[in-house]
Amino acid sequence: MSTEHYSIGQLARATGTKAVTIRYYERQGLLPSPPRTASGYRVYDNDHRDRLLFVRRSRGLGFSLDDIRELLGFADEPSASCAEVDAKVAAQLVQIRQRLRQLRSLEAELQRLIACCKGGVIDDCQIIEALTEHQQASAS
Amino acid sequence: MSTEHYSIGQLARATGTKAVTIRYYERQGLLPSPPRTASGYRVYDNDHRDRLLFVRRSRGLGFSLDDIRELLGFADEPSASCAEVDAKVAAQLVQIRQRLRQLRSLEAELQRLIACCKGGVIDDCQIIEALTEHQQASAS
DNA sequence: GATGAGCCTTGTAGCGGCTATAAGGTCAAC
DNA sequence: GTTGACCTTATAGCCGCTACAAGGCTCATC
Repeated sequence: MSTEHYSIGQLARATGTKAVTIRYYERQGLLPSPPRTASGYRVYDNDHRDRLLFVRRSRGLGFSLDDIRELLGFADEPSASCAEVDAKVAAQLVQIRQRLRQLRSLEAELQRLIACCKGGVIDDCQIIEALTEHQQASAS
Repeated sequence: MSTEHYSIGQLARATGTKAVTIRYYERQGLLPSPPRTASGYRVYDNDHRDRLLFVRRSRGLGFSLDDIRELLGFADEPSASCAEVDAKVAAQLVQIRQRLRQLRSLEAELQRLIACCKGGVIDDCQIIEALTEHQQASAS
């Protein structure tokens, strides 16, 4: 059943993570310090690999390293309620949706800008115009 | 018509930008170094304010400071073609749309995770399961 | 003219999540 | 015994700010 031991480079290839990143996660306390060979090389096993994959999948879902530290903490307590995990994922979803709203309005704005540019010279450019245009202020 | 001179704090208030950020933009070459009073205070005028607003609006559209430096360069050449401006905005729109796609699939994934969690204990938690689950590998 | 509040100045360091670079040690194959 | 691919550590850089420290200026009030 699969290679049981990995060097950092092998683990990197097995998980699609760069070796520097793996070391970085270790320094950040997301991965345990693995045992070393006599010459100081890190030696990983399948548990390390699984934990790293957990981290990578969570990153892929947009969680911060802090979030992931928490999620790992939850995962390590199999008899605790999963309400907190649920809440964390829900909070992340809220964040993502907020970001989506921002980006959608940004998309609309950019689209509007492009639509109003008919080619020509900067001096007549509606885009530059729109960026330059001075309104704001009023109330104080 | 309007105050012609601003201290950095006044400019900050007039544009919704923090004073530190204004100085930062100056160091980054986005804003010209303004004249100073005898005692070394920066003194801004409406041109400075307009340029700063240009920067802020562009930031609001998601442009990087590098992008903005370019846009400012274009804006300063009124007789040049606006094709490059157009291209820059279009490229930005492409970026935003790519990011939107990413976030949308991320949203779907999180939603799926939440939907499959029925409450209970970590050990049965489908979310932790999904994050932990080891599949990947196969092809090389 | 002394005090204090609130502005201004500079410089430096920190955030997150890596990534890059340097300078060296190890290991297997030839 | 030498090449080249790996591993080690430490340090600095990326972006776009933000925070902090330590000091100078200005103005109102006493």
